[in-house]
Amino acid sequence: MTNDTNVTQFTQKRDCSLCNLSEICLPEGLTPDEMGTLDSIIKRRKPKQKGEFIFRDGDTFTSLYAVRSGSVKTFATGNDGSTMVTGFHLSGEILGLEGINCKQHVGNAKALETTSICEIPFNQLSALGQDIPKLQQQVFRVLSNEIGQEQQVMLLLGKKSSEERIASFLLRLASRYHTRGFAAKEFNLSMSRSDIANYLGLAVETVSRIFTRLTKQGIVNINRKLVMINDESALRDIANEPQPDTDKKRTNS
Amino acid sequence: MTNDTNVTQFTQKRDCSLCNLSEICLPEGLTPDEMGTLDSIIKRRKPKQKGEFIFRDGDTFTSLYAVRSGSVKTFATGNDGSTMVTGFHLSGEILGLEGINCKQHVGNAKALETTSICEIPFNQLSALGQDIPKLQQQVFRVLSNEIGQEQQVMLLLGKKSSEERIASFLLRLASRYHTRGFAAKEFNLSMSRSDIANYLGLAVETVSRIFTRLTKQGIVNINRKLVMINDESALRDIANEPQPDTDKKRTNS
DNA sequence: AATGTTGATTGATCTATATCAAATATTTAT
DNA sequence: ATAAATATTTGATATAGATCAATCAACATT
Repeated sequence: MTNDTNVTQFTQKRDCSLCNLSEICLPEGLTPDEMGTLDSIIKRRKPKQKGEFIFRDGDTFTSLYAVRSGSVKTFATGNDGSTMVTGFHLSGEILGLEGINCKQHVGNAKALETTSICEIPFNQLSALGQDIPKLQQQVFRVLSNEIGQEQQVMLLLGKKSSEERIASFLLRLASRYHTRGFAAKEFNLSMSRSDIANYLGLAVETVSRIFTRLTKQGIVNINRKLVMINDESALRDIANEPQPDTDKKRTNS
Repeated sequence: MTNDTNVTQFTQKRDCSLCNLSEICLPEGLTPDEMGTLDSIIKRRKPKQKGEFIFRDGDTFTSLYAVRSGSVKTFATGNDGSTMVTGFHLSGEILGLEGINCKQHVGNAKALETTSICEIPFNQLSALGQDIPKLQQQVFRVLSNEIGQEQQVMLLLGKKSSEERIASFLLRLASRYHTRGFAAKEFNLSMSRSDIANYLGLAVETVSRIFTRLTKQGIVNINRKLVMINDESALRDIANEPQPDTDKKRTNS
């Protein structure tokens, strides 16, 4: 269970009153008034330290969580004790959607670094959705988006080679580091190699090997936690993903 | 695009006025009145023949689809022309949730056999959700459930051996054939071996081999399309899934 | 600074599963 | 019914990536 009940006890980052929610949930525009109402139900929490849990498997589901800064991993614990990373969540992303269905969280969420989190009580959000159709639509959209994201990962796990997986992973991460505008050319891996390996269904050694290989080829530059993407186009080729220019060409060779 | 605009042109199965929706969406109970309103927005369609599309990648998203009888596969078409099965949908299940987010379907859905489908215009459903909180909650729940399901598949694809995948697949299928009550001991595989292989991230040959192996071991009996599960417990062992009695034992060896 | 601990890299094998190839079986078309 | 096309099974071989093992680098503790 989350053990901090002290809300708004710190003052930093107050500026962003919507906890980055505006970036995820509200692009289609609510009135300032509606924004205010939404804002009023969102709780700021004391930042989580590296390794701290946001929620645990089996916790009663009450809220969604929005990552303001930092990053989070979600993972399931198999019946045989094994742990399996199901996702990484960066600044501006939403957490805990799996819990809506069964009223308790299925899976754990843990901070990968010092991480600022907002809590959005789901009952209140849902009630608010009754009054503000736009908001309800946005919540639907966030859920649907998650489904789409996961299908992408299924594809990745089901049919892609280890190299393709790593390339996809890096590209996706880069694009998520700059949601708006362009993908980051340089960013930090907040998660360990073994987290990455686990998430991608690979062995740590394989991840490491491919990181060094791609670095030697000059396509990226991965040093410890720092990733720099030198040749995005080449990386996309490896990932078998279309070039952003080649956009919607479908019926080609 | 779906090309049949003739609604309610046939009379069979009229009895089930909610298109099985009651099983998925409404266990928590709406008033008969609310049920009626919901019913009024649902459109019955002419049954789809084997191979017919329910929707295609890129189609504008207008509706969710509920499978009344028969079965459907959903699949994505990669930029390289490859096709990847993302799911199977049996009677009583809902289709098209991925479309909510981007207003167009991402992926295709095709009938695996003669299949009866209901169409639920999403705008109307969403509007109805504004008035009926219970309904809105249920839609949230369906979406969240889909997320949970997909995480299960991610686990399967990421960490399980071919034998574990097949065993899991069969168990899940069996349990879905009898949503209420017990899992079916016997059922029909409406999808081809290669669909199964594709879905599970395996080669057709591997699927075939494991089917025959499991049959020789007497655990199941798979003949052509007919599956009979003789030893569910053994199958669960192979799948590394907890026995239904061993229910929620977590802190054991 | 020295020492221990944990995480990352690199190399050497081994194996599960893909791939290739061919034989049956089943469905569809003529 | 017969033939052609397609799907499934079975066997032989190849290989991507896991596993095992050792070293190396980073960080924490005394």
